[in-house]
Amino acid sequence: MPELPEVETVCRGLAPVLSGQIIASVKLARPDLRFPLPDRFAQRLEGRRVRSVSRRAKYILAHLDDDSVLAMHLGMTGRFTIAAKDKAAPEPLGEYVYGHGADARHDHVVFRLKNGAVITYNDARRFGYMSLIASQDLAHDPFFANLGVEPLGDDLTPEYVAAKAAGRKSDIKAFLMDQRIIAGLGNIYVCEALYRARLKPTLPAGRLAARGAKPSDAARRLVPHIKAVLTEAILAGGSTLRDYQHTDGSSGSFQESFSVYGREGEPCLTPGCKGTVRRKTQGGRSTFFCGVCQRT
DNA sequence: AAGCGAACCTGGCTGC
DNA sequence: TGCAGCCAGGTTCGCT
Repeated sequence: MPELPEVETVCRGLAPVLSGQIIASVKLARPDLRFPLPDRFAQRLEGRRVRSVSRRAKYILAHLDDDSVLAMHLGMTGRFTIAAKDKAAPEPLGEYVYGHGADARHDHVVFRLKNGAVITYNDARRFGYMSLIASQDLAHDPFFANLGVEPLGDDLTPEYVAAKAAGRKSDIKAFLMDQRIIAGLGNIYVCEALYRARLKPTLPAGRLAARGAKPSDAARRLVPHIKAVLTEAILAGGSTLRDYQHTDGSSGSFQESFSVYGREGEPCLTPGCKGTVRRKTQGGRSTFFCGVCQRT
């Protein structure tokens, strides 16, 4: 599962393959993923040209020439693989090869492009989903209407965080994972950002706000760390754990840079800190943190 | 309204 | 080897 950096990486893999190309056919292995696919899904896509590919939160958006948007979410185990078996395919497709370890039983949607490229959506747990939305309705679509700010955009500021957090009693970790506040953070990068900011994951979210809902020191410390950890992860091509791979089957490397995630029992990496990384369950998810240097 | 837990679904790993 | 149990990157739903 892909959090923002992984989705961004997949998006960058798909963009050059899809952009400007015409969808020749769409084959569905089943009528639903997490939710039923839209009515006449395949027919509505066939013959459409993809204008561009972008990302919003953890969604990949393919903008089509009939002013509709194909929105795709990878859930926990969704992945795209790209094949360019057609000899006539343009050069840039050459580096992509189909089928790195994906179990074909979970190939649910296959897009064939007019130029011969084949893009396959594989999702073992089927928590992913796809939707077709008219461009002008995107902002009101249930999937998108309540999304919070992009963490790498200018809207994520200590002031924004403080205003949203003021008075909240829930854990700072749950607050940061709430897509209605910040759209794109997930379990890994919240753990990593809290570690970098030296913030205890169980801190009440309200501590991000000082008097008058102004940013606290914690909020001023946290926001730059959120942006930094996401930016670094994107540069590394995301993190590769279990089910996630790039569209070309290769791996991201940011998991090698995790400071706390998945490091239960190992020494804290903070210079001079004698702590050990601990794991606890918050909201049904594992939180990794150092109980010694993540104090306030 | 906010804040929990459960549910969705499958596979991989651990330990008896 | 077999099998039960636990764990997994996300999101929605329904009940306090």
